[in-house]
Amino acid sequence: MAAGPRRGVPLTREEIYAAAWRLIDAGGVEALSMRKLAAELTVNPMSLYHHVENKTALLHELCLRVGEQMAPPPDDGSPWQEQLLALGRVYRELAHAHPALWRYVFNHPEVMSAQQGGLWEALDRILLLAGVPEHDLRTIAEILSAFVSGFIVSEATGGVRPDTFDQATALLIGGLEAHIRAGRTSA
Amino acid sequence: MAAGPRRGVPLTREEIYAAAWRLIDAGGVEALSMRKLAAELTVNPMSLYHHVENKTALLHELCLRVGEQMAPPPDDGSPWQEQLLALGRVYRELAHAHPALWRYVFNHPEVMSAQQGGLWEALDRILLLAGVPEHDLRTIAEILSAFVSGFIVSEATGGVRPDTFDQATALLIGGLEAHIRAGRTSA
DNA sequence: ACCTGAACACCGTTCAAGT
DNA sequence: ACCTGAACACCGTTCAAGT
Repeated sequence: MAAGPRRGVPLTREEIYAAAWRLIDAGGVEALSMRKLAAELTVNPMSLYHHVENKTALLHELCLRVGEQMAPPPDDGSPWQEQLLALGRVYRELAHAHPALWRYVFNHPEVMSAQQGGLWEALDRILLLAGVPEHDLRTIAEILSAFVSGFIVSEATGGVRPDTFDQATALLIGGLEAHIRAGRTSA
Repeated sequence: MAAGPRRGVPLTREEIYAAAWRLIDAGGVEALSMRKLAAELTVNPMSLYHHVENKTALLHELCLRVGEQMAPPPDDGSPWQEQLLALGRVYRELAHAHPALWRYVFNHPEVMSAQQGGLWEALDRILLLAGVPEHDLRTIAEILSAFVSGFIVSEATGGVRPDTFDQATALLIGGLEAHIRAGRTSA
């Protein structure tokens, strides 16, 4: 009875992640339990612990994998405003593809920073291109990131009407332009 | 033994809310359990259900009570930019006083809209004063609200450096000014 | 009216035992 | 090496019984 209901087929990490994914996309992070996950795989709950440290490690790993799908667009020579909008859209599309997991990431910043490494470089590049002075580059980048990720979570939870993302981005770009102009005249 | 460990003193809703509050402020929403709450009140867990429908109703009510503490500043005749900043600060201070509960609210928009009724009127008033055309008043208000509440949650979870709130607000104000200017010239 | 204990259907996780 | 069952310490909630 050792092979049990799974007839000797060895359980793999990939299978586990895929099943966890399914559960989360269907019912949110709160629908994921180790026991349901095991049932989904027709396996004893305890077998999971041979492939995964624990539930939070599993969630963490899942978030990292989503993050890896993020491909920030390269510099195509277009104006910074367009590139910023394009970057925002990449971010947003991935979030909308996995809203439940994204909400989890937003509420667990230690995961967020590990997950979204690639975005920061792209954001910095675009802000420098826009003429943001280096001394507030980091602050501006953090502010924009907080605004945009907060907006996207709001979209996912229904706190904001659909199809307002471009307008929201336009507002930020307008603010950035004013900020840069002000920095230039005072220098 | 009916009076049990609480010696006949009748349990009140107020006591329950206060204790729940304490647990949440100490350890986050995830630290609140009906059983720990009962222990805190030296009462049988089941006694709580005589005063509260269930756990989510309790949380909901708690959120509404925090929201009621929000007093949007009245129109003092100062420029809209200052009034918008003042409004943001009121919102932010309350959120920082109860960060755990706020995170919960942000992730449960049905609670959010019930809780933050007073803010919307103030926001609408300020945006009209600023000259935002009525046809995008609602959209702009939603966008600003999503940005600001997202930023505040980011502050609470450590995703953004402290003392950047005024800078963040300035960015939004700059964007709004540009938006209004654009609307005026196109009209 | 208010409180209680026992019970049910869940959790995550540990540990000793099985193949 | 991989899997398992029994067990522990938790959850929220229902329900019949107590005062």
